Amino acid sequence: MVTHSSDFDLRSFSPYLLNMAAEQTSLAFQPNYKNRYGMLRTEWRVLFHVGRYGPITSKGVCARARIHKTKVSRAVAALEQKRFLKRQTVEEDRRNEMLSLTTAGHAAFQDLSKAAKDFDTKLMAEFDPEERAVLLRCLERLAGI
Amino acid sequence: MVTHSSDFDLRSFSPYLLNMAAEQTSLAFQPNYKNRYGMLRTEWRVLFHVGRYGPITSKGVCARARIHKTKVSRAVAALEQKRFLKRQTVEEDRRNEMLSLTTAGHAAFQDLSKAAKDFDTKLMAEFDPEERAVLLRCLERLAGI
DNA sequence: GCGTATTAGTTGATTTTGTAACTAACAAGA
DNA sequence: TCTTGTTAGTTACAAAATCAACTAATACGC
Repeated sequence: MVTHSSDFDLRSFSPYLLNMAAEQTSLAFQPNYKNRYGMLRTEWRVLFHVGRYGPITSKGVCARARIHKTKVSRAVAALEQKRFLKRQTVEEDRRNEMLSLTTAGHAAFQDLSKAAKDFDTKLMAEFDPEERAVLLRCLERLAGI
Repeated sequence: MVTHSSDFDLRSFSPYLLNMAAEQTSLAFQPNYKNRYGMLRTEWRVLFHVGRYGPITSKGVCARARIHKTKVSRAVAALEQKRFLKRQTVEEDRRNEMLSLTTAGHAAFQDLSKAAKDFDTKLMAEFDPEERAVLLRCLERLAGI
């Protein structure tokens, strides 16, 4: 019997599976930041990084979150406009801007962090501890973290 | 000690990890269909489904690949224009169009399937068989397959 | 048969992303 | 100090995704 490419199933192609899983879970979490705070995904990710690691520069967010600087720039502008975040130019080097959360931003950060934690717990409850450990380790490796 | 949300790290948030891993691996595979055949990701996915499960309708591709009909419609038009795919109206129900690959399309499909297979093998070589099995099972479940 | 509802697929308008070029601030050597 | 180079961040324009409205063909109840 000759093996030909039709034997190959996309369902076993990991980038495809990863995309499906990522899309599915992201979509399921989306209402939390979208409906309740009117944020986009990039905005929530930036908010998170500023809340968790701030005060931090845009460049710092880029590096940590691995988001391109143009996307971060726009997300910062949007978050600023929504009064979740404020910036302050660093006087020693006026090219840098320190980002930090406003009171409202911090509240959203706390709320969304909790939602994320809960969401993740629920998601991972489907698997037993060893599976979970393997999954996370594999994902970290594939993500290049 | 009080536990507060700052303890939460995005690196342990699975949707985030999944996105990073998906983005990373997809980007790494992209040159195969982009540079060599000038396809976009959706086009390659549609080509694959038509090659693997065709002749099939656009709607069939939507269902199998879980891609929205507008994206499929545009990908089909692009693949047709690039002479990788042809369509034929079904006379019994003229709303349906059966999609199938041209000779060039089939060649690209074979080639890309092999590339995908190889890519996946290399990617999965980093893990041992048990890990791989767990990873795939978890991903399938998360993807809702 | 006739009006209404569905279905397959397309198109157009809006939003979002990606790419590249740009500005402003600083650094460092001649 | 003047040129050249580098860095942080923004903006402009092109490519792509999303959403809603649309056309054409069929089905179904009357």
